[in-house]
Amino acid sequence: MAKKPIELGEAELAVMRALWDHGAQTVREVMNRLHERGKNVAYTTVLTFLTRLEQKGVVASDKRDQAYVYKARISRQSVTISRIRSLVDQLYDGAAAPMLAQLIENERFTPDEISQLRKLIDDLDPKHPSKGE
Amino acid sequence: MAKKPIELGEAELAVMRALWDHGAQTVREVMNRLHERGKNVAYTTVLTFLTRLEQKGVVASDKRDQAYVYKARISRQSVTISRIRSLVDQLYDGAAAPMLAQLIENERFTPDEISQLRKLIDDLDPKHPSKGE
DNA sequence: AACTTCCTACGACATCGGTAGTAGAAGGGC
DNA sequence: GCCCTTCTACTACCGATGTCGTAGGAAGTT
Repeated sequence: MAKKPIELGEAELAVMRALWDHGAQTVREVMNRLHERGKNVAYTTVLTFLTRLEQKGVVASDKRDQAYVYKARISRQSVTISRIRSLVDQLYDGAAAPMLAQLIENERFTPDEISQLRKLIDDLDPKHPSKGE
Repeated sequence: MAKKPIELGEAELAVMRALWDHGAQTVREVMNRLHERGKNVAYTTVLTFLTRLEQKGVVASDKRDQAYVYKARISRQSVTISRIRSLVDQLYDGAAAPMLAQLIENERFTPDEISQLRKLIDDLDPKHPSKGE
């Protein structure tokens, strides 16, 4: 069977972000990160999230001193990939290229991003090795 | 105020797809599309979705003969963009490039798709005009 | 020991999304 | 007129998510 796609809500994702951005933390620390970002959630709310996330298997906890320290067990990348994947499947029948084309045409990119993008594309194409330089 | 991002669930999106792929349809037709795709939902379920989608303002209905005909009021593109944007905002603080890198590295593209993508990029970049033509 | 502070466990509650049953209107057939 | 089919309107229900409050333990302060 395929690995069940782990569903993460928006607020749960914000918690994951705190862990990705600042490493393993206690409930209180995560709460502070969220507050810094303008999410004024209650301590117990954060605790609930972390608990649920642990049940989902995406974070792990470790008792240290008085409090548990939580750390992410999945990467930001894996979440990105799975989100994109499901979007592509749902809206473009799995064909990523048309979707990417949409993005390229509609997003505003800085010149810098554009060259990065080109490099990425070039790396896919053996005929255009963007090596050297 | 900013336009509130319209939230569409997975099943709602499947309904939108039916409308995008096959144009304006009645409840029954949409249901048939979904069945064709393996989603065996009840007629009333589809009706509920369409009703809710209309309340959300993303579809419009039009009484024709006996039944209402529903049509999409937002494009597949706009949904794509808004989804990706929220993903980018949530996971990469709005920086699209790193996310695109993820996307590009993990999807498979045909040579043909690759050149099309390159062309799109070249069109964005004044320094690399995708030559005359 | 009493007080204060912080931590976790549990329970609660609202909203939303997915799913569907029932009821009642509307039209076609005989 | 009566029946069958089809449509829409309502209502309901469950699980997931977002958000907390309360209770009770552990630990540091005096």
